[in-house]
Amino acid sequence: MASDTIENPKVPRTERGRKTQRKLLDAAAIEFGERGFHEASISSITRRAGVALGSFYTYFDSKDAIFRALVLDMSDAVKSAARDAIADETDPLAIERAALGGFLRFASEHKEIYRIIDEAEFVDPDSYRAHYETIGERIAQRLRDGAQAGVMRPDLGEVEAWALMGMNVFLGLRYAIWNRSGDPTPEDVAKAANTLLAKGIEA
Amino acid sequence: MASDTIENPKVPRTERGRKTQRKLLDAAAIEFGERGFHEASISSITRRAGVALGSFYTYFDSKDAIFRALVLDMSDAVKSAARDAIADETDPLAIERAALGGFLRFASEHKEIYRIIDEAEFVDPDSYRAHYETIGERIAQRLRDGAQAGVMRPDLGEVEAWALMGMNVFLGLRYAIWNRSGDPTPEDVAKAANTLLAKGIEA
Amino acid sequence: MASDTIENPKVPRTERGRKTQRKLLDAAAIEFGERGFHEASISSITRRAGVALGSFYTYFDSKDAIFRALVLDMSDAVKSAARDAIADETDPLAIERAALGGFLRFASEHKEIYRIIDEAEFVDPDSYRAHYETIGERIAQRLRDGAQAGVMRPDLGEVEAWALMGMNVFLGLRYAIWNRSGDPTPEDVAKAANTLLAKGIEA
Amino acid sequence: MASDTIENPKVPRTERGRKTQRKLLDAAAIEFGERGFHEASISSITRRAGVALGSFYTYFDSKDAIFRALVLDMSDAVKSAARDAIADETDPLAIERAALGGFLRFASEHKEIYRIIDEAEFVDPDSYRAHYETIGERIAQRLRDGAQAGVMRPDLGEVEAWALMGMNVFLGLRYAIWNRSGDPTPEDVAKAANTLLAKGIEA
DNA sequence: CATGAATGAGAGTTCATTCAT
DNA sequence: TATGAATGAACTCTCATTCAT
Repeated sequence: MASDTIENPKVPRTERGRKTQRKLLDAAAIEFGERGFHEASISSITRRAGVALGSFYTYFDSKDAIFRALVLDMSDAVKSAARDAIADETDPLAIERAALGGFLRFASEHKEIYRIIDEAEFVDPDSYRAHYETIGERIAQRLRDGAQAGVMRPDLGEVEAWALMGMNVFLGLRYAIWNRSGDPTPEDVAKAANTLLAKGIEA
Repeated sequence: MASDTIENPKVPRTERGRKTQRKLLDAAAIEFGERGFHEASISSITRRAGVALGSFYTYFDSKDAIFRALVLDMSDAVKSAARDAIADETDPLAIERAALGGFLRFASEHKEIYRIIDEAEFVDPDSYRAHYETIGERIAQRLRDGAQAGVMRPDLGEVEAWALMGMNVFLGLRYAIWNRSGDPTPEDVAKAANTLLAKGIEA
Repeated sequence: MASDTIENPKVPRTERGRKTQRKLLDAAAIEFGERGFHEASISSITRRAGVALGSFYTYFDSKDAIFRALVLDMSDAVKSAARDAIADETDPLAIERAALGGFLRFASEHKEIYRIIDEAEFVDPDSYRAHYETIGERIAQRLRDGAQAGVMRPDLGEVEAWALMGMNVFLGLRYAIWNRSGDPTPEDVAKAANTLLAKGIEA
Repeated sequence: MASDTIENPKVPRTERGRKTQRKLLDAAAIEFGERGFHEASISSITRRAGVALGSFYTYFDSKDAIFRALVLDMSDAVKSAARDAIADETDPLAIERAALGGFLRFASEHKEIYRIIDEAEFVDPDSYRAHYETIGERIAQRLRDGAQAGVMRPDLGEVEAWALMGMNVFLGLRYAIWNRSGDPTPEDVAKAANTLLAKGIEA
């Protein structure tokens, strides 16, 4: 995963402990992704991780705590994926296109991310909101940069940023999570979305 | 609510029964909206509805069943709201603008809708998917109509429809559910989004 | 038991419910008496009562709640036993003797009472303290009455009341709970204690 | 604490070990006093003592074992306090007065003693009973000595001894543990109790 | 001797669902 | 049709004790 930032966990004092904690986090990603928060059970997580039930509580205070840790972990991972994808781009529109392409690829490989982030709406509303607000601000900043560079309209703001985020999220849902045979490739999707973004839909 | 379509419920034979069922459905909308599916309890729903616990099973087979009935009910309500909002419009772009405006107003008044629809992702994935696919197709049809009318580009398809749906959903999340003082009005949001949609973001 | 006063229970709405609640309370008296609060288990209480585990929570909010209800129940029972025992007496010293005699007989038949009241010190300190303070005040009042009648010294107060209560409690512990063959009868104990109380121990 | 008598502990071989064991015992006195046996946890005891969890089992076989060791330790301490308090007295009544005064002072400084001794009733009934029977016999012996000296009645026995013990214990509970501002001093309490003991309550 | 991670039995509690009235 | 008591499986969490280092 992209980050070592873990919220409020009990910090292991030995290398062995560190490994066990990581095993639990990875097992939880799978369990929560497959079954959702409420259907998931601690005992199933520890079974997947290959540790005893009680060991869970050596590393996390509660089911909520490991979920929160996981949301942060995934939220960071998404942002990293986008950051990596746009690293080589300089043109503002190309940046948006690369960001979406990177996100689509990332989501294809981590389909559990939608369920986990979405479920945060119920389990940990603060993380959920923080996740989208952070991303929204990041996009808004890129739009301002694009305006600065004279490539984008100067009146773009938060509304446009959230609209763009929504586009990306739903294209991910449709083409990375619910993809069917015959669907356009991620690149094609990103290209079409980029055109829409750049020129709009008017004839 | 907008529709009487209820999936697979036990059909009441008397007028009194019909009223009890409606009371349960309304109580469930509040309960699921406030607490989410798993935190919600049947006994709390019956308490809100003012009927005995056992009576619940006279009208619904299970907790899942009433949730599914509710998702359909809400899904229909959203679509109706959009349909009503665009009834008087003829210009394709004005239609989209009116649809978003209508949706923002509807969501402001039914904030529970996001939680309920979103939770369907976990409780009843089929309804969840069906909800968005239906809306996506409806939007795609409008884009084709716009192209037919010569107002929109002729190459618009499913990708653009999902992008547009994502825009609308996220603008609703940000400006109808998470709205803050100082935020633009629904009309302003709809206008800005419409401009983005029409012309894109290029300078 | 002596009283229907039950603290903060869920009030049954039917006769059947009332009976089940009483069965649980009686079973709890035995279970807590035999095993003590912490070793006692809800499942054992319901097994003794012949009801399902879940039914417990129809009538009590928690293990603590039924324990508190029981302490009140027993506390009332002790006080009733004393009240009944002294009903026919008029002489202040005879009253004290009858009170102790009545208490010893009651404790012999309800040996669980010591364990339950004593354990309240840990589980519900407020009830524990209230139990002894109430009894202490009642004794102090009787001493004042005795002084009024000219039979007892006029300077008796709280100190003497607590001393007398301690005497009674420990004589109950030794001769009602830990009684052995060859021990004096309750009447003999009450008589000896009464002499001590009246005349003291000086030669 | 007053004694080194520890029941069935693992005997440390080194000075360092002896110190660790003492730290655990002192920490346990605080922990059991504050939280009671069942709420107390080994990990909390070791935390208070500043040693690792596993080290506990180097010095005690179980939670029960350290509790038993502690009860003996405290029981000895109570008896020592009484013994010290009466060391200089020769008059039988003055001895009883000094014993109570000493006990009240000791209990004021070791309020945890009541909880620990009382909880022994549940955790280790044998120690509990032995504690009071030993003290009872000691008091009975003193009463016989008083009779021998011609100062007390010749017919005093076990009943009077237990009555006296009960007086002392309850006066300790009321005036050493539950003391309030405005209460009589330990000396005043001891004096009043002594008068009661000597002359009784008759006018 | 000291450490702290690992273990797993066992507890209290919840609540969807059933059923007798 | 309405009621509310009864059921029991399933879950999260605790912690005394063991063990590898």
